[in-house]
Amino acid sequence: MKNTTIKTIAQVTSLSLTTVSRVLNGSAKKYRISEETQKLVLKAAAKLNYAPNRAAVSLRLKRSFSVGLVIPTLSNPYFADVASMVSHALRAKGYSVVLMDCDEDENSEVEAVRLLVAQNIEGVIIIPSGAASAHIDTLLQRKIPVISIDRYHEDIPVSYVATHHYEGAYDITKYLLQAGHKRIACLQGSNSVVSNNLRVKGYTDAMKAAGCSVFSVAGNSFTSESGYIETKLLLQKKDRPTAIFALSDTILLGALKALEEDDVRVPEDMSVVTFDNSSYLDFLACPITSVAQPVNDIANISIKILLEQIEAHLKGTEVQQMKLLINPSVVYRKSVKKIGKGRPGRLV
Amino acid sequence: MKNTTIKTIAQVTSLSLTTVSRVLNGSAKKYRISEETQKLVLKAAAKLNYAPNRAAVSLRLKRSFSVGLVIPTLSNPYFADVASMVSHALRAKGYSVVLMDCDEDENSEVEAVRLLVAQNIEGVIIIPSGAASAHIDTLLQRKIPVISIDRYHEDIPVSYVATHHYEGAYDITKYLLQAGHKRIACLQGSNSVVSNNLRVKGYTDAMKAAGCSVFSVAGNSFTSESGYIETKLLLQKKDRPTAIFALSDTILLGALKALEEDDVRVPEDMSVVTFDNSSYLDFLACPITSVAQPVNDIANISIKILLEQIEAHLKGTEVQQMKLLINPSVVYRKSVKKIGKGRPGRLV
DNA sequence: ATGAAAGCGCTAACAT
DNA sequence: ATGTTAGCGCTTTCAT
Repeated sequence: MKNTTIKTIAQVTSLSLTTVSRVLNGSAKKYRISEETQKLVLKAAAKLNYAPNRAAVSLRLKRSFSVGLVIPTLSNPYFADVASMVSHALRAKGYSVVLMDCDEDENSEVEAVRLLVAQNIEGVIIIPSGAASAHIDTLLQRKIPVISIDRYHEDIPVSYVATHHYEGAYDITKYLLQAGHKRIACLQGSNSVVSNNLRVKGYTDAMKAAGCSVFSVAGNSFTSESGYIETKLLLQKKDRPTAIFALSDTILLGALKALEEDDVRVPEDMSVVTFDNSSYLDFLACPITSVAQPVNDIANISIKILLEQIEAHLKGTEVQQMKLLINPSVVYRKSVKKIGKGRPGRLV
Repeated sequence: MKNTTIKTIAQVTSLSLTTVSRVLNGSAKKYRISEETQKLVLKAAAKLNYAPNRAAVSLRLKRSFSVGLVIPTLSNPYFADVASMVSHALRAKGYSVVLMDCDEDENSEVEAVRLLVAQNIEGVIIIPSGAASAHIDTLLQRKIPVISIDRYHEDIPVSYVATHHYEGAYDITKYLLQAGHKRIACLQGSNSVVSNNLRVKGYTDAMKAAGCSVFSVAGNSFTSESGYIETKLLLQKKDRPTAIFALSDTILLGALKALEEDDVRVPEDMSVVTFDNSSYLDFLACPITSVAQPVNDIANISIKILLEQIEAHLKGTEVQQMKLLINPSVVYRKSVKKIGKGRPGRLV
């Protein structure tokens, strides 16, 4: 049982390839093909279980109807959430999603982009794993629409939709400061990533604005291991911090483990806040106050822009760079203790 | 700047399409193409940033080099982990992964399979969202290799690799029983899914084997909401359970929230165990004992089998149905209190 | 060791 | 209202 093609149907119906093609891809009306003929073709197609050959259509139309989704790793629930939303929205619009999990590795990401290009992908949604931007610039030069999510590059004209990392970090640091903390440690992720650096800047600026010297910025990756090690180190200092700001929930988990091992209680002995707002924060020994990223908005806006750009690209219109920063909110829980004489309470 | 094709390279190098094609797809040796010529072509290709057109190759070879990955939802970290591993392994073997997130919806899953078929997908890895199997049978009839992960169908000859759900549930229930618990409640997920039902059976069989009547099996979906509601209900009973077995970590989270709200302490007032072993279990108020699914093994074995089946399919060999159940292990933490006169301690 | 030519399945001018 | 034809980019006999 060979695969059914329009040729098969043409033979069966004694019509030309053109006519068959036209009714099968919905342009029957445009070419005023008779109802009769249409029915004939449709019936034959149904009977023979016809499905158009995507490769052929793709080759001919120079369209692939698929977009690439490049992600550092799905093991990170935040990225997984983005991926989930993006994949839904895209599917609803008739696009296939080609997934590239890069394991937080830049080389893997470069390779992923190469593969996507070879697949004539029509657009790319990417959460960069590092600072490298040349491969993304390649896409831009090929006029392939790209939306960078969460992390982005300022050195190339790529559109992006991201959390306003700076603000989120600034706000939550300010909250800590107003609760009376002065020695606030910052546990960072990879410093080759903009989102991390903006968060760090939000933290340091807030500290400075409050007249506090920056206590410490430690760590080097968005992992529990990094959070664990740096917290262990922090606890060794004679001048311990009174609060810790973990720049991601993964880092937080490692920090909590270190605190627990050394019998440091949250929030009694150490206040802790984080960035991401994973659903499990509510259920931790002490529910942790966190900056919540607007995942839904980010995903939806990204898709909207990407589709518009793809549309524009097809029409030959010049696509415009979009730069959107979405304000995050702080979800207050129980992990911050008011100390000293600082003005306590929630910030609004 | 047009796209580079082998034609471009042929012109630049003054060689024929054939020769260029041969060196570019690695069959240079087979045709004894001179080192010199090879270098010439390779250099030109590199300079022009050549990437083969997948659609063309695909059309010509009647292969798509892509496989479908059908997942209930990436929001579930367990599924996301599987997706991550699967996508890596597949990429390493030269396959693209087309992602279909079904939002735990059967109709969406059926549609996803239809779309994959139209794409001439070479194989499918699926974690079913429900009990429907007709669409999967369609794939089988088209001789498209399919591996079902985690959840599977016994009514069609589909290959599967899954956790030995029954054993895991049986073992952890037995552990609870041996710790002296008799009134053990089971919080289930969706009962239209084999994995759930096998876990329930493991629980009930263990209860019966210990001479205990089955206390209760409640709930209807793998969500925190379901866990929350059912636990609330459980706490209303005059005959409260002394232990709760949540059939997934999502359910667990909801249960813990309900317990906390009613000031029921774990493990003092209520022992709790779960299924999945997400990494955050270690960091909860009380670290929760859990059945750990062998994600790594499952993902790797699945890919291995899928690739073998694709290989076989290409050769025209008949593919064989594989049914693999991988034994899970129990990770003991601190959420179970020994009560009564039951023999305490860890089971081995 | 290299090339010419046919064809994979489909669409879109360009006929008629 | 329907048909003819060329060609998308690639691989592969079948030459030489």
